[in-house]
Amino acid sequence: MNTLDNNNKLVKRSTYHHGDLYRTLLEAAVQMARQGGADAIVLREVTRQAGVAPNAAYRHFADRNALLQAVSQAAQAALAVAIEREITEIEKSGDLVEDARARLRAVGTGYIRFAQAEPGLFGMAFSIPSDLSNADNPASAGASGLTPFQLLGAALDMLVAAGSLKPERRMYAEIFAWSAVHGFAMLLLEGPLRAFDKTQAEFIGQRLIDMVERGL
Amino acid sequence: MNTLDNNNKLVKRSTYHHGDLYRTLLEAAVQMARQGGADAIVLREVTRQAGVAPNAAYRHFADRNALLQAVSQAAQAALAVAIEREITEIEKSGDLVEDARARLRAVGTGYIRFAQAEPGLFGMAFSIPSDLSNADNPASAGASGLTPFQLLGAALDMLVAAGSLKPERRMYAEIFAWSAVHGFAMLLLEGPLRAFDKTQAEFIGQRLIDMVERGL
DNA sequence: CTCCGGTTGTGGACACTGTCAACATTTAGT
DNA sequence: ACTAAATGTTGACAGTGTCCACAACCGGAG
Repeated sequence: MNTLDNNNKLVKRSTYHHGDLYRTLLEAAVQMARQGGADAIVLREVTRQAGVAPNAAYRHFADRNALLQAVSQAAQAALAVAIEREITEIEKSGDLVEDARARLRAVGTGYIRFAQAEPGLFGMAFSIPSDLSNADNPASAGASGLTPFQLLGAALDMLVAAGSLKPERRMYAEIFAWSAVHGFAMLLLEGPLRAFDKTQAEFIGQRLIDMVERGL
Repeated sequence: MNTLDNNNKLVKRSTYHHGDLYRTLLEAAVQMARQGGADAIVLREVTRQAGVAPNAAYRHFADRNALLQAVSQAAQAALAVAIEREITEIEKSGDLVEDARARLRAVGTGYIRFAQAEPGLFGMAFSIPSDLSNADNPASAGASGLTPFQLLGAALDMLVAAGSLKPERRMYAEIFAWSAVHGFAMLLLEGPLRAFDKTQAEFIGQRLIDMVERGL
């Protein structure tokens, strides 16, 4: 019978029904994920913050894992937005090849920067067991309507269109580029590269993208 | 007052002290990790399988996380062994450059194959929070005494010695190669590439290594 | 407007977990 | 032989995810 007001303070709820509990629960879960990753999402605490009984969550999510999946999709969407932002900041040169390359770099850079800025969310984006491949799930998309994976694909298509990537090299190119950047982000966050500070990581990340450009 | 005999059957223990509880606990935890990753390691169940009271574990591990770290190191050691095995299966050509390249490929191939063969263990190898960089921790090493990271470094050194990798390109080369292969393994296990079967993964993995060779 | 079925939230319970403090047994060193 | 340290046990506690039965509310059919 309690809920959160606009300032996130607990307050008595007048209506028996919450109104928008699904979103409230999801947003609380996202905040927890930002702080400590998937392990930090605890069902009872989520409902507590929403001012609702623990079991109320089960009217909106089948179980805890369903909530985690929802957060995972939200995380992917946030990543997509971060990549889109990086893309818009490209200053166009007019040269088709150069612009296409800049776009690919922007995707990689946005990916790495997001991983550093939001490690908790990033960790959830691609590590939550979900049956279907939701690489094209709208819930995982950004403002452009594209998921991170699709944004990468689009950048590679531009590279082909610009003549900078041979069509016979196009197949699986997403996977190669993705693997490199994703692996780097993982090693940076919870691997042997944890000690690196932001500027180091930025520098090495750019070199990593160089390697991908050469190798694709 | 119970313990496991040689056939892993529960049996009454005659001695009050277990004898080798540390190893017994660790091995039980490793088996659980093989089946379900870090989440599958539950302290009480570990002690149960060892035929010992739950709190006995606290005489050997500060808390659950300490146990996870120990398993993580064991997982790294197992990975090192898998890579070493892949290396020994190289048929030497006599050509220095070719042999060095084969060695680098063996490291990557062993890495990917281990990830597929032991997904539970692999997931623990590099994703358990541990303060120190144990890239050179003997507990994480294989038969050769080298950790996976060091095995990769050695392969890259050979590549330089053979003249196939310019010395000015040597720096950070571990990170680049590692990132690509590690990211690929991650995407394969718990990412959008989950649907791929073993032969597909093997094929694409080899192409991925091609990219690294070109790009380094 | 009334009634009634479905939706949403509550209360109480259960089995299970990690961890703590106090105690018991065994081992090892003087 | 005696004592201190190491190792294992008992009992307890707070906290978790989930199940079942019940309560309050909402929207549409009559």
